[in-house]
Amino acid sequence: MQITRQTDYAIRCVLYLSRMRERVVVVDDIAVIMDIPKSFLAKILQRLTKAGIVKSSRGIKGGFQLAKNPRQISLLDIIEAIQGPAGMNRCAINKDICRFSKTCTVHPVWVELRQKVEQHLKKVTFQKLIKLK
Amino acid sequence: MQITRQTDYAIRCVLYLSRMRERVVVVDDIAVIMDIPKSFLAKILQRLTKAGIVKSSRGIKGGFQLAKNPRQISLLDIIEAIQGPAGMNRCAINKDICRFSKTCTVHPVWVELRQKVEQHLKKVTFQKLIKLK
DNA sequence: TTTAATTAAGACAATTATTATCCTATTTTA
DNA sequence: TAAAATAGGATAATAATTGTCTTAATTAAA
Repeated sequence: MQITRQTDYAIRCVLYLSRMRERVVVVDDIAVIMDIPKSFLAKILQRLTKAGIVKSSRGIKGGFQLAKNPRQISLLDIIEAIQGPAGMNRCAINKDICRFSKTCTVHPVWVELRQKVEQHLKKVTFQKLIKLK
Repeated sequence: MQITRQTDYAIRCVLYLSRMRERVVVVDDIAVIMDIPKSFLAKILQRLTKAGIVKSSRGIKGGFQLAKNPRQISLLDIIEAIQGPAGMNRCAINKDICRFSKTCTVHPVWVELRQKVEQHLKKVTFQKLIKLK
């Protein structure tokens, strides 16, 4: 898959929250510090919340914090939360969109590749990302 | 990177030409048989020609044929001919587009992944693709 | 109990990328 | 010279991505 800007933002955001540990942070702060348009970030945080990666609280003293240990969050988790399944080709996600898929000798290549990429991204946790210099 | 429909068409097209061996085929035939919009395919063939993957001849008796042995053409060649460099994230192609890239701990991941994907796709030649059932 | 600060949700606008078409050269062979 | 083919450029149509705005709901504190 192509990593979109939205996913890049999401990664930056989780990176920031990972560094903040348990602390609750408001959208505004993340937006300013991580250079992300505020109302766009708000949308992204909604998705991350639904995916169980961050948790939100409303009202005064509200904001966002990680819902899990950074060790338990991988790059793949973020990508899937924002973009959905991580296939490089649509047919690696849903075979039926292509009328050649039954006999197509290329199709298995996309499937293998998807697996390879997913495996790789699953290993990259945010604990690793914040510890690396 | 995301494989676009255009690239899928290009692959289909080269697959067809590979099966045709040395024979010269006109755009119309490829378009009909491979289910690709004709004038779009014409554009795609121009790119494949510029990339040295197919060669064209004009006039009556003109058309397209492979410029190389299918053994020497890989999926990566087609992707690069149509979409350009094969990074999943823009920053894996050009570091400078991101103002965080100097200290970004995620950046190396995209670079590794790009290499991994390229290696994989380079190994898949059209000889293999037409021999597989 | 009211107010201020926060997120939630949905509609929509703007921008960019992709897909597709069409028209006019140019080339080549018969 | 005519017919059949590709080359190239302009442009239209569609879809995806990015971004904004407004209103509602929630919460803590004054």
